[in-house]
Amino acid sequence: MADRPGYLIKRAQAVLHQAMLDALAPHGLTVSQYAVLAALGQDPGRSNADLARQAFVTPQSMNTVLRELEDRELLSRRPHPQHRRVLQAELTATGTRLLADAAAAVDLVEARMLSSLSPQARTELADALTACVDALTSGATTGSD
Amino acid sequence: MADRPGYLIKRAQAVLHQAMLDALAPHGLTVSQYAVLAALGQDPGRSNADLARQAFVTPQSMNTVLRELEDRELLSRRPHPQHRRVLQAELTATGTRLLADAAAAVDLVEARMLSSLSPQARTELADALTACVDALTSGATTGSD
DNA sequence: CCGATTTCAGTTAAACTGAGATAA
DNA sequence: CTTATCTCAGTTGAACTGAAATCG
Repeated sequence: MADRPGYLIKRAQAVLHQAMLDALAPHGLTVSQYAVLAALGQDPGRSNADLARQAFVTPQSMNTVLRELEDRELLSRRPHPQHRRVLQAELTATGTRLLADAAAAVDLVEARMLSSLSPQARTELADALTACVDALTSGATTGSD
Repeated sequence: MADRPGYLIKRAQAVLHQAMLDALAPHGLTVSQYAVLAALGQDPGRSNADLARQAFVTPQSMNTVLRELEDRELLSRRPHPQHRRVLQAELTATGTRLLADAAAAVDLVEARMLSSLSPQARTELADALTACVDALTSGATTGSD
């Protein structure tokens, strides 16, 4: 039972999440908050609805994270020039600095997780996980609908 | 970013969890409830504290799941003959039957998830995930302590 | 009026900590 | 007295649905 793929995926995710919590806690960030900062670091100007779609959560959930980060002045939001209802977010100087520190900590966790895998094994792991996701999302309906 | 192993593990777990929720819902079970029934099916007579340790949760959390399943008469508990404080759980006839049906549904989900992977790739996926878990749990301290 | 975005409010599932009673 | 187990109670983090206001 402890070697079934479903169990292993769940366990790996739980252990990784805890390791990231530990790594991010000194920087005052949760995993969700880090993910948002990282997304904005790569791609500034995204809106709440935009980020929510990317993270597969509701706009309400994402908004909670954004508001907290905005209150802490790690990011700022201003209306889109054409669509004033859309609020575009971007990192502040403080947010950019914090993201750099946090990303270094997260990279260490990831490196440790993969430390015993060869480059080829890492590629195969990523490919296999991608195939699993694709297989479960393609035929989204389980057959009952 | 979408090809980083951490992201892929999180995404695979989320998609798998949702697929299992969908598969188990017709049987009136959540993923946690199914996991407990499966553990008892394989190894009857385990106690609450025992099951909690196996699942890496607190006894209080596990007890909530057990109580619900006991109320629905899918399992029964009686005091251990020597240690009467310990309540040993085992499946009822109804619970055994429901577990068989639910397990079949879960097996289908797992088969679908792995459908595009060769037997060798499945073994390598399991080995790689095990290595990731081991690497993150061995040196539990990240280095700051 | 419609569609997308943002946000307020309440809810839920699943974990947690704290505290207390019981048994070996 | 100590330790492990079970359980009541309250809390938390992170998601959810529902509903409303705004903008194009």
